[in-house]
Amino acid sequence: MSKDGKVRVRFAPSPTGALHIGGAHTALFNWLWARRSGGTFILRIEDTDALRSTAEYEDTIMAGLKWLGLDWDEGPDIGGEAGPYRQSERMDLYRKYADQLLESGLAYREDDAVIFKTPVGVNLVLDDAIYGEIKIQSEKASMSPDGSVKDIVIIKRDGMPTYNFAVVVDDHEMDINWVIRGEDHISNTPKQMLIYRALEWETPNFAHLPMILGKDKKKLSKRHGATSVFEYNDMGYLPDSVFNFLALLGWAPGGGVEIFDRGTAAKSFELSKVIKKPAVFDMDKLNFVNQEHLKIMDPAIKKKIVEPFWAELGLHPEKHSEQYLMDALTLMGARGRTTNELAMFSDYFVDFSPVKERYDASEISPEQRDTLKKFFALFMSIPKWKSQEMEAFARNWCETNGASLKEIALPLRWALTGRKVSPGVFEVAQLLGPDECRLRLKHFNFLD
RNA sequence: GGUCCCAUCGUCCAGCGGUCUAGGACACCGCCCUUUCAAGGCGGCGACACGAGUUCGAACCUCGUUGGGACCGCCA
Repeated sequence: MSKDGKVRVRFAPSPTGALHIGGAHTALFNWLWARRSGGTFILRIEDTDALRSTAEYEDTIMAGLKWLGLDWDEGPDIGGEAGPYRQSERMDLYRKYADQLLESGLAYREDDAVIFKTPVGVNLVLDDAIYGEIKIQSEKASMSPDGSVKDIVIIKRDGMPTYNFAVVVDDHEMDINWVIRGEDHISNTPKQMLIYRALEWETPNFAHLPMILGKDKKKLSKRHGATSVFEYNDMGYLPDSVFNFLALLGWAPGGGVEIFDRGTAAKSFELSKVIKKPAVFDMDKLNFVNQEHLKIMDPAIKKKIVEPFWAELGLHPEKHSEQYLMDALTLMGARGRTTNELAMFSDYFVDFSPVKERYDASEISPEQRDTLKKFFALFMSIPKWKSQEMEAFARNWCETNGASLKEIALPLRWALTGRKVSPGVFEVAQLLGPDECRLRLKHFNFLD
């Protein structure tokens, strides 16, 4: 524990790519663990791979975390007492401790590198908060493929520390007391424990998270499609949903609750309740979670989020009032599982053009058209332009003319929306307003 | 090949020795509602990998088998 006993965790990505799903998952659980207890969440950039690290990637990662709503308390952009927060800016620290290891004879030089001698015969016990006790012999902590013991490089020939050395130094120096990371790091942990031991430092608590797998049950990677969190934004997923969905991978708040916000998750989060089994990333479930969040989202916020998707479709939401667009989305209800779909399915509220493109006159026979013309002529002169009035009028008319509601509701929907599917057609008509309805019906020759 | 890890419906989670003829959610399939489609309601399909133990009793404990995964870089 840190001096004041509070949780100090960190998310330590290397800026060699965008924030991907696996990283986001790890960051999320670190964040939850910090937030549930008023702890500190630190962002540390592990840029010791000078060739592949870029400032752009560092920015994308930070943007990705912000998008997900994972805010950090200390980091390269905001500083903090334990800074600097980029490993490339902490070189003196690594050198200092490498020298210490050199002096104590636990490490040696080879070329320009510093190599830690892997001890033999030490029993290591990793007490993982999720995986339980994992025992391993020190000589097995670092091996070559042929099974021989391998010493551990801690400073590379280019003077940069290796990952296994830098993490240990930084986690110790930054007073990190919980190391929460992916399960793929379990095999690295013994190596790191050896370094803690050599430097006579106390090890932090460890918690390894189950991997996230693709449908083929292999570690999630580029070939599984979307990897960057921003791709999910582009596909129409809300940050709230991605957060919610990711939190559900390996953990559940209990009580059958599946839809929740960040605060609720943080309140009930428990590392000990995280399961060990790797989880398959299931798009169907993400879609469901997204739809649920869309349902409970404030209309004003929803409108703001959907607007760019309408624009993307070549529509012009800016010509409508905020209220109109909000009403349209409210009317849409749970139709559409992504903001992308929602924008698409509601395009006729924004512009008439997509309706014209979709409309096919052959859907309606000449005889039908004659009947419909008679109906619409009366329909348009309804005194009160209210959906209930329209429906009552339509039902009444159908009854006296021996027609079914379908016979007029379907063509009306077709002419107004260019779709076979929409919210209640009279509500759509009400919102579009009499002028717009007249215009559309006229255009398709349902009115003279 | 070596080291380590994992193992409940197709998928995500419940279960932590008896209340399990194993529960919920997603997906899928029916039915209802209905001007369409969602939503909603009701119902269905569907799993403790296998084998030995331990125990009065095992999805839960132990061992083995099988299957899957991760890691074995002067990448992180």
